[in-house]
Amino acid sequence: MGLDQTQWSEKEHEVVQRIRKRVIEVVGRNMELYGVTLSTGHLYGLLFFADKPMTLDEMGSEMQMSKTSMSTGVRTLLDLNMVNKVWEKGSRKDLYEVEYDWYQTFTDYFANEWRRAVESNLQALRRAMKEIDRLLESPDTSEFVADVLKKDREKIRQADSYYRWLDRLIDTMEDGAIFDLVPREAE
Amino acid sequence: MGLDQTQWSEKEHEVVQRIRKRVIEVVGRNMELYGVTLSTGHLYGLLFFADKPMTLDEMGSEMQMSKTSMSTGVRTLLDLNMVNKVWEKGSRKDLYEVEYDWYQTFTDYFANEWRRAVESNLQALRRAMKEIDRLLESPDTSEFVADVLKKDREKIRQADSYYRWLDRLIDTMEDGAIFDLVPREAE
DNA sequence: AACTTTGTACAGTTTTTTCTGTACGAACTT
DNA sequence: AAGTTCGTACAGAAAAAACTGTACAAAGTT
Repeated sequence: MGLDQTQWSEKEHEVVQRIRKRVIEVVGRNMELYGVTLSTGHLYGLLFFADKPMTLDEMGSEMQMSKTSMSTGVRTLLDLNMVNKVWEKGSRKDLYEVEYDWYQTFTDYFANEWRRAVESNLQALRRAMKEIDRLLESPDTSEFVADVLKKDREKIRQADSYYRWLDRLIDTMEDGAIFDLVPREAE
Repeated sequence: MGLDQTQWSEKEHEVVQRIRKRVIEVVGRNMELYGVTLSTGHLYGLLFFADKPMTLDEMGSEMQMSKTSMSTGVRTLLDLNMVNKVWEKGSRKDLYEVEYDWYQTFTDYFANEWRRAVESNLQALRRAMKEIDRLLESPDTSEFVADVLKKDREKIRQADSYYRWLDRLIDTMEDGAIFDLVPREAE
């Protein structure tokens, strides 16, 4: 697994691999929560245990998959800030390693993915709210429709309130305040 | 959309639908973050604006999809606690309505989905850690392998620390303490 | 300048997921 | 008891996603 195998026997290698494989399996599977494929999750696991940054070719050979897949997998992980591109003198190839700070990984995920969703939802809700208000003020709007609109408006208002809260929660992730609220443990 | 259309004109209906549709579109799309299909997201949006609990048949007719799909979609949303089954006297059909408390929806999601992932990851990490310790104590383990194992162990220890933190964060969602830490707004 | 090596775009294939129609058991009605 | 109605299991069709091989541009080497 990216290790210089001349220094250890096949048997020793097997033992270490067995342990790693089980962890990779579980971690990879649960990474579907982050919206990544099982295979991308495995790729992450592979990089997690790699003792040095890996190239696309190395990953492909370890995963028994095409370099193209490694390329797209790595890009997905890069987009999620779960993997970093690493520069190494003398190598023409791109090298990648996992972001080992999982606290960072988690908060980045929220700061990016969830923020995007919250913003777009808020925007849609506000546009709708504005349009409803416009209709409610219009004399052409019948009493009956006005009642319907008011109900919709109230629902939207509640959703808006929730999203504002979520936005603030994401703020605490982004600026690290979450770690004051829910402290990391003493190491 | 589940409304008694005798009370309003086609034109009025159109206007309301146009507003709703745009919100449903966006909310549905962003629900992919919760790991649900776009169409299930739309179903949720439909129920969100419904002015009364809906039956599978009504959903199917609104969504122009089979009742079977509604059945599975609703079950997905039920599993996520995003939709509730509602009892209504005199109706033999099952009725469903969205959970309008989105704070609850969000925290439930974490309490369920993320907790499951955290627990299974923690278990896997701890098993691996135990096995590594066992090997490290064994006299058969070469110096070289021991070094590799120690590196793995340290990585696992860090991940374990992160998951314990995440577990505590999820606790705050589950018991509502998160709303003391990041308060809801005054309504 | 010709030749390698590297990463990725893209088209086509394979695999997976989603969706539908049929069938059937459960529960209610007559 | 026969007849409805309802929800869902299941098999197959349709759609979407993942994966691969080829091709090529960019950048380095000779």
